[in-house]
Amino acid sequence: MPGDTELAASSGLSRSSVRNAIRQLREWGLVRAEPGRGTYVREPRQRIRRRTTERYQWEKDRVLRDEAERRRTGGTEHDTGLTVDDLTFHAEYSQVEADQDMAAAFGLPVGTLLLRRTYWTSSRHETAPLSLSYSYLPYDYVKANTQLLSADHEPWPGGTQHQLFTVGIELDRIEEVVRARPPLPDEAELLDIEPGVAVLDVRKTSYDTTDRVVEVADIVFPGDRTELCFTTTLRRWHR
Amino acid sequence: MPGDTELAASSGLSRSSVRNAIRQLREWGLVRAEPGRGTYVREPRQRIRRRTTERYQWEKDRVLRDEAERRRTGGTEHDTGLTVDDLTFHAEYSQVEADQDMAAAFGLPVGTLLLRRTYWTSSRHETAPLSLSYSYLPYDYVKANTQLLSADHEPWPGGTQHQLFTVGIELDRIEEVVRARPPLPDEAELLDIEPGVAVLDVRKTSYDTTDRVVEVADIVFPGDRTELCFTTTLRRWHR
DNA sequence: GAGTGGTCTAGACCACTGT
DNA sequence: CAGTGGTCTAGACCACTCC
Repeated sequence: MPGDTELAASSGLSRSSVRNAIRQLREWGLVRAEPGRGTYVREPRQRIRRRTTERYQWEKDRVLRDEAERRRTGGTEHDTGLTVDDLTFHAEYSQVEADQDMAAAFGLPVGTLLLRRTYWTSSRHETAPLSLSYSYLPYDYVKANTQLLSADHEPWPGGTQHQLFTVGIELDRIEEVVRARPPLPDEAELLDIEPGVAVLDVRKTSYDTTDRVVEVADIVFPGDRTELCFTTTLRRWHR
Repeated sequence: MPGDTELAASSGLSRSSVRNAIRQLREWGLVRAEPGRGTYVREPRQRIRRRTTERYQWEKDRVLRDEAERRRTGGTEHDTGLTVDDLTFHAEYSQVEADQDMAAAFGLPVGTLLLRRTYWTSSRHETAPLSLSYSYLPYDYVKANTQLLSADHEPWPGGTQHQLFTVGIELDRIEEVVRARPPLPDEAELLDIEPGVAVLDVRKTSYDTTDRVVEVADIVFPGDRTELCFTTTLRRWHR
């Protein structure tokens, strides 16, 4: 795209006005500005459609399969249709104490020890991650399996549901709360979105079969290239 | 809040810089600017949580109840906990021909006659609607019941699922695709959000028990005060 | 009429990129 | 080095609201 000084000259507007107009294009994710280089029209990016409802059931069914099969594909591949080789995966583990927000989410006291896991998954063709994920598990629930306590075994074949299975936990349901908000500065950088492009922020809460909250995750998606898909199946009236 | 000229003077910054800073506050929905009057800190608004999964099953169950009971509450009340008296309801009906997008969504030819219904629902305490909804039904599917063809009978006790019931349609499932995007200028005005605050845009597709798409709706929510809540219930491993 | 937010101009300096 | 986008200043006019 022509530089803003050039556009200002050719349009007869001031540079500020031109920059203001360009800002609108950026908010729609149509154009990317790279300091020192120029402003570029974005490839009309395919929105990644994340099929949440089916994904979780699929993950659960997969838990009982053997490891070779679990290893073949992960959740993100299931969503995107990409193969394992197309994806870069990054995981980081740490331990934190529950703040007020997390304590309330788990229904546990403030200060409870939590395992905090940070994930990001990227397509090898795009530099920016498809999502950032911050997952929390109460340390006590998972400490019985020491392999769950460090990132050494990531990506874990079968995902979180299988990890929980190894410590005797079966999920009953998953609640997801979807919000839209402007990105924090570091999120904007990690996800490679222009400031002004919103993110989709999903608070995912997993309940086990005893109705206990066993995982809380905050997942952040770039708003300009993500679609979240939910299916509600209704009970029949008569049979 | 102090006016921008006053802030500029007291902070030693230029007015442009101050206005730029204020713009950030607006993107977070923390502050509202009213031309000619001033800039005001927003009441920390309760986010409306829309419990989608439960709502649709609840609506379906309600279809078979008698009219008095159906009349008592609607879907929005179910979500928000507000009573019928707290809500203002607006409906508008028209007929349109399916454009390419709608034709694809229904799997019908371009030009098929559709009933287009525009809804907005507001809380009586806030001027701005909680959501804008554009619902489309193939005219042929509903023409058997002439009461469905005009807005005279809105709000219809029992909602869309009951309307469809009157022409022999039972829903099997509802798919919802959630996106975030900047508001169009008229949406920003209707929803009373600052430009820069994203909207949540839900494309809702309803399938009947013969796997036919019978309703497509686009629902727009203000991103700074809406939460969409979805529950995925998983099948048990053993019983 | 005074003050507000919205819009615009003209010009400046900076850090960064490419060659 | 020249050119880019990012940031900032100082000043202008407008439509609007409120008194």
